[in-house]
Amino acid sequence: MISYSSPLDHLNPLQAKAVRVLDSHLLVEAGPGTGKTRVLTARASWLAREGVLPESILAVTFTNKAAGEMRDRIGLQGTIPGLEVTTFHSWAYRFISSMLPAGDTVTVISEAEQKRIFSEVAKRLGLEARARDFFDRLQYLKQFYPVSIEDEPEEIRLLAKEYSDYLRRHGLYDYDDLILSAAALLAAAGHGKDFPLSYAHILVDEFQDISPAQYSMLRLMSGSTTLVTAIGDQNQAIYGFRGADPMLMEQFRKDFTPCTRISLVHAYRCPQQFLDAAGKVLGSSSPPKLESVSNQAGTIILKRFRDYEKEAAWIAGRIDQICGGTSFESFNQGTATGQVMRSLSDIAVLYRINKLGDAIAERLEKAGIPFQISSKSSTSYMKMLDMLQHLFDILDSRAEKYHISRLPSGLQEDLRNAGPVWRDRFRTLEAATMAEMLAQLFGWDLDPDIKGLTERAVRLYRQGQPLSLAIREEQDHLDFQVEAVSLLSIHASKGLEFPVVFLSGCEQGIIPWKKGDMDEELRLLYVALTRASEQVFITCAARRRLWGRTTATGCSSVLERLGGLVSKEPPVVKKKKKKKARQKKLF
DNA sequence: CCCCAAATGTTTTTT
DNA sequence: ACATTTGGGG
Repeated sequence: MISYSSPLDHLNPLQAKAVRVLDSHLLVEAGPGTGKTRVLTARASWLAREGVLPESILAVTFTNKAAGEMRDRIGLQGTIPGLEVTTFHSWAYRFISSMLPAGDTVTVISEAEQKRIFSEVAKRLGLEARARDFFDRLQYLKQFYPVSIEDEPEEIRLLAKEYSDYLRRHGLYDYDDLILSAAALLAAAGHGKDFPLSYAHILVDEFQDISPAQYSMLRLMSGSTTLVTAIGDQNQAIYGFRGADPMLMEQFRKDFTPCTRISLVHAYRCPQQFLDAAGKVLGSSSPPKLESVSNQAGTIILKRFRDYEKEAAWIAGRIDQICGGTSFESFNQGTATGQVMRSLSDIAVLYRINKLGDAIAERLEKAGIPFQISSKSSTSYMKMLDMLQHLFDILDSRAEKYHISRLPSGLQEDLRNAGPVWRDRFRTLEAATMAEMLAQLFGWDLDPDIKGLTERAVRLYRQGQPLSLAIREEQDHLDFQVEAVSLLSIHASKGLEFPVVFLSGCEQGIIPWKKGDMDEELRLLYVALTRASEQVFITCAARRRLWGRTTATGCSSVLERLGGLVSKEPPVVKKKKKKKARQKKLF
């Protein structure tokens, strides 16, 4: 007899309880390292195992990366055909496409195009002077469904209408439109017997990141028999600046009744020390009641430096030491403190703003320590994607008028002459061959990166995936298999775990960021401290050169909240003083 | 209206 | 440091 593993295997009682709630909506509060994704994937598998039709289960995330990871993890529990894992935006895209009259298409525009069209419209209306402000305002208003612009100034109302008319005329949708239009279509369809959806279960990950418009869409997606599972952690809500509202996690319990609430309290990643420190940062308003089940005894070490270069140098030295590097210092100190040798991939250096990563990267480079740094996608890549999307849409006869106008004029001519031939080739050619032709057409150097990007774009488009929703530059995702230290922003570190974390630039005005929302900034520090499973180093510099200006603000005052949980000095075992001093002179 | 110098801000990130 | 925006003068 073959014995199958159960989705409930290896779950603690609270996790297992959360997996098995079947008679109500479900809100799972899952702090750092409590097994959030594990519960979500186990629940999806368990529901399918219990006889819920996989086609009627929908798992929703906010990013393609998260969706991909969840798909993989559900796959590990045994493939469940028909179970859909998607993002809010991709779901909306497909739903709108399915609801439109035959012949109408949905073309998703990139942010760059969105801005370009907006300023074009603003110019036409003679409002270009304040176009930037108006754009931001409209972007904000579109985080809510339904969008209410009645109380806005005349200019905004006019601009909003003209912009939206322009898009509709050409069959274009910006990212917010996808959510708003899907919600509008759902609302119009109502929940009558012709209602197009019937999900038995909708599971939403990272619920603290949901925007009001997405929340409205979720409510409209839920029929009378749909049960919704929301998993998240309000203390890790760090995306308020892009429309996320963590209060919607509270709201969920009121709107989705009856609702079972389960808090996962066993934290597997962090030593209690780290959880206590992170909790103290948040203040008394919402003390997370987490209990560490890690057998590590964590230490938090705070180091102050005269300037940011000393800070970077110390971090580089310490990494070298932790990894058993070959410098004198690592022989003297590393072995003396009896530290476990760590691999470079066990280490992350975090900072509040990407700019701070430069100095660290420079120093690591100098020290010959391999590292990878998370960088934002280059505009040239994004422009290439836009070009490809335009061309594909033209060859596919979607919103041609608009897309042709966006191509270089020489190309427009070529297309008019050789359109049918191109159309034919586009449908039949191998992706690799297609990539070569496209590169030649646009005059790109066909280096491996561009070749890969183009091929992937061709394949994705043929699968019916809009490039603006499906593709991102590969480079912006770090590869944690590779033997290198990871340098990333605190935001980029959310959801990740490292044995050793350096939190750098912990200075007044930087952490918490002076212009940020204080509560969110504190949650950011909470996120940073809870990335580590064994060792945290917090560093700050008395003087820092930033954007050509030198500031001397000193250590962040929130660190005082950590009190006795922090060791001011590392427990250095001092011996062979003379020898060490002499060796230092060599550098 | 256009051009150049001066002033002004600089997070965080996904779709 | 550096890109972007503003404002004044031609």
